[in-house]
Amino acid sequence: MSLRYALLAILRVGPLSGYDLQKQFSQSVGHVWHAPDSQIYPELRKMQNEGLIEGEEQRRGERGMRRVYHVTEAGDRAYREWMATPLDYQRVRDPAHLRAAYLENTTPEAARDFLHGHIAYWESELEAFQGELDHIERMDSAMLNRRLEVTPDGEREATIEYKRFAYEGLAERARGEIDWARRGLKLVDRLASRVDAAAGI
Amino acid sequence: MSLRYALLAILRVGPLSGYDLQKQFSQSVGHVWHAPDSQIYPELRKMQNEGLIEGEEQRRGERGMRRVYHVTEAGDRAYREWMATPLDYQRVRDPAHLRAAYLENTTPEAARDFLHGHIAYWESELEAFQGELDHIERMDSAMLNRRLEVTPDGEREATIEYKRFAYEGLAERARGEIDWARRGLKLVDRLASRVDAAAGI
DNA sequence: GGGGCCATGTAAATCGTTACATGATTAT
DNA sequence: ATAATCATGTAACGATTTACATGGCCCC
Repeated sequence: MSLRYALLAILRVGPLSGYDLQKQFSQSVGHVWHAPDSQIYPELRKMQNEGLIEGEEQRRGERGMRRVYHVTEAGDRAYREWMATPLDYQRVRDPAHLRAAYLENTTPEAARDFLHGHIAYWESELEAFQGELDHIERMDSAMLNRRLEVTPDGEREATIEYKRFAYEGLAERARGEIDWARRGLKLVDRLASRVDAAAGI
Repeated sequence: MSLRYALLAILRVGPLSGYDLQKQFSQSVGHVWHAPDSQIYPELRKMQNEGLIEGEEQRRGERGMRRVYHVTEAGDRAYREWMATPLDYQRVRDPAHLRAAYLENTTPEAARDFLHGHIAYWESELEAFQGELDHIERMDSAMLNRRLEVTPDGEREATIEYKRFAYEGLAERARGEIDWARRGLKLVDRLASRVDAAAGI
């Protein structure tokens, strides 16, 4: 149940509407924690009911409305408490390694398709992480700058460094997955050629 | 929804009761896909209703009962089809990297606790993966031997190699997480000492 | 006036977790 | 006899996904 803490982390920087929050999610934070709008809006309502955030209704044109949320003191406290609490690691559910462990049950072609898919997936993830790292490097991330504006001087470096730290970890993991899948492709080739040789092809 | 395919992968090797399946889960497959008994029993029932497996009731003593399931042809086909289908990567939900990206929002002590926890978690995972790799190396895994018994000679090598491949991938990832968290600890130290220096301590 | 974006949800279904519940068999 | 372990679930709740649904604003 980290969704609300992800939302609080972003809202603590400054008030946002559900819509804007959702955009931030699909961008930076979304690389780490995906949440669709249909989950964000109700969660914001729940958080408001629990007093963690407060929404302010704003007119937009004639009839348009938007609710801009800001974190209350209780919300800030809840966030800090969560930050100081051990993470609960949820149970593993790793379809890729599950399938990898049983690749002998399918054809070499299907095995290769799977591994190519794994590489493609993690390459696209890596690109996203790398993009975030570039933003951090060049200091042109909208979100980061929004955060730095409200950050006291002494904490700016920490803000930047931890973000870099997080995304570097993600990038390394992506590279690891890609390397692993590449080795898998070689393994498929090796095993397939052996079977061919045994069959006298 | 890979649970049923994980169950099928194990059942394809040979018939098992829900209880035995559940044990296999907590052992080998459980490192990759966790499932509690309260999820396994109902899922088996559902799979039986859909004709993927069949359960045979066996007496056990006077009144005891157990249902031993085996895969039907339809189940085997469903499994093979799944193996030849692209994996659907579920959306990221990574509380550790989420927290890491916002570590400046807490104290150095809490940040260190978090990172130590991360190291401890992945070290214990690594140990489990390493243990599985040892079993594979020494060929003394109950499960692996059960599989090898029903595996034609030509596929034995593949069975072993893919299992090794999967667990090596997991072990590398665990090592990556540990390294990353260790670097995080150094970063916390560096940033904390800088703040101390600025405060003239 | 139309297309793209702003803005906010509801509903249904599935999946997963946690807690509860029960009883039989077997080895010591 | 009693503890371990075999054996099988139900119930309630919460999290997540997917699909559906609606309408206004703003710029061209």
